Amino acid sequence: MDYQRLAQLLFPDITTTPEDIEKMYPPRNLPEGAKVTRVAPSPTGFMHLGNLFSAIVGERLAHQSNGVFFLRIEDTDLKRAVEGGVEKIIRVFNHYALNFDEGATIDGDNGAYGPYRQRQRANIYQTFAKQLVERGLAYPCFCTEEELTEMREKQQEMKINFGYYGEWAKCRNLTFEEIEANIKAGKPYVLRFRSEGDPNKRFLHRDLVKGDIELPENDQDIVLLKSDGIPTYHFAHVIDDHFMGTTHVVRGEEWLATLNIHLQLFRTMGWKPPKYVHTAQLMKMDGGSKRKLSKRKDPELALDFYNAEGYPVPSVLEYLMTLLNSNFEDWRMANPTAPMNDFQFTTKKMSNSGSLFDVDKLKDVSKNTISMMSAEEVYNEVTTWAKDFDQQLYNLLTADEQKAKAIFAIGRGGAKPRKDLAIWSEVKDYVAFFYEELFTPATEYPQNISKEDTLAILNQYKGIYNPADDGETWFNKVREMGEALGFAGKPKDYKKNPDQYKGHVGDVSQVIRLAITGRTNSPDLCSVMQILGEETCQQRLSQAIETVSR
RNA sequence: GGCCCGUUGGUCAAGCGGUUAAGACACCGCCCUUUCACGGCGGUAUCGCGAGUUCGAUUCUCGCACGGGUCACCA
Repeated sequence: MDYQRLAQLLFPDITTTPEDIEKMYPPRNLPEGAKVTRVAPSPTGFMHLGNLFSAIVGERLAHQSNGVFFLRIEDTDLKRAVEGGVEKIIRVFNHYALNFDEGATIDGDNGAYGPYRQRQRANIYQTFAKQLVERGLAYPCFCTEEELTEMREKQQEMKINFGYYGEWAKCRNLTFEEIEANIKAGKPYVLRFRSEGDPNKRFLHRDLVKGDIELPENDQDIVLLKSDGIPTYHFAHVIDDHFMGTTHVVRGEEWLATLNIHLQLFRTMGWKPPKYVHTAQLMKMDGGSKRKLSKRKDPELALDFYNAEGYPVPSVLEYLMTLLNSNFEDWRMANPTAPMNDFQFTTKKMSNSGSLFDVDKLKDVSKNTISMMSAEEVYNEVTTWAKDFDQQLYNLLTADEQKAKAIFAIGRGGAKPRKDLAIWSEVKDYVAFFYEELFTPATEYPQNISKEDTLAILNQYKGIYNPADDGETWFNKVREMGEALGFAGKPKDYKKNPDQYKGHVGDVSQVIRLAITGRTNSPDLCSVMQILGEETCQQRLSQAIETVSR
């Protein structure tokens, strides 16, 4: 077989040479130890936790080493592409504060190693495909889909390995004349790699997460170029990451199975492969067992979900980091206010088995994260969220900014900040009683206090209430009033001699709380009343008296 | 079915030949407390199974079981 002639037949239009391409992509000029990583999603428009999960790894690796973090769009499969998909990807990564130094942008490219959309690199792939044909390492395959399924079925029956390899590779030994005739007849074909691997031979590979693993050599004649001349993932990955200078490939462990193909391709091309970081899958509990999070069944896989629920960006990032690096939590406890990026991320501390995604834990992390924010920050975050997801809340909060900030300031700061909020969608309920539009007056008052006493508390309190009182003065007044009505001034006294009292000061304040907030629990009542203002408080007290009287 | 990876409490996990087997979440109890939230203290609960190596295995080796992944002109 004259491979030169075959290459010319297959790629008559390819005039560039591998050398031309090499010249276009000089090695990067980076400091020693700088890592180049990338995120390479297909533009399906669906962004999920897994994307974020490994993107964080890539981002940290690159930016911790003064390297480069770039975005490449893997749009080799037209079927997966969705209108606006690229834009969405970029928007989401932006939202999660993962900033690319280089790569695809919404309307183009940024960087010297592009183009960063694989479809635009067709010529590059074909140049090397042609070279492989010339070397006798690639050949056209005219097998139809039907033929391939038939083959697979037969293999299944025979209980041997599936795939296109060895003697099953029918098109492997087509003569030049046969190929030429097929092409002239207009038969579609793919370009396959002629594998010389022997699966009985193993080789050792060192993965940065998985450690040393033994892999069998690949003997599959995998598809390099699809019938439309666009490469498969395998071929594109090898070429792109070589020319783009990727030093560390971060991807899900589902790629481990095809790693032997990629390594084989790198060797064949004579290129140094990157280091690989195969991250463990995120799992979820389903029935009694763990399983990979699924796009179809699990709404919590989509990043949109967290957005809509109002999980703050740093909360999600912090949580994922706790899964990513087991020592992150300890570090966080020792450095509660430090920026997350001060943490030294390392692949050495990455778990090599899939972790269950735990919403409870996420919420706990989020509570802590939010509790460290200032009232100002909370206000800004909440309103930004509400603008998109809760117009009513947005209007309420922004109508009186000072009031909203005062609400968020209750119990904030200090050594033991309140931790009421885990997600922004909880805010509405949390602040409801501060706003007439959302306030629900109580209809039930405590059973353990007589109607007369309840009314007495309410009426008397109405008289002594002074909006200017500070917390201590306020509480002393309530206590004195309660004592006069037969309630213990201290809960302990009541507990010691329950028969001597009608109840204790807590019961008294509970009645007031119910009147003011409509609920049995609330943040510091005095602060609440200060925010509500005299008029509203008096009005609610009157309203309560009416309710109880009925 | 072949191949690859994995297996410490309900969950995330530390551990790397000798430990009372950390810590966090969740759960339970107590304390603090005008409610709630916070905080403090304590508790329940873990090394998948079987061999082997060893004076000694959660740690090393080998089987088994179980879980996961993958075997496309998808990435």
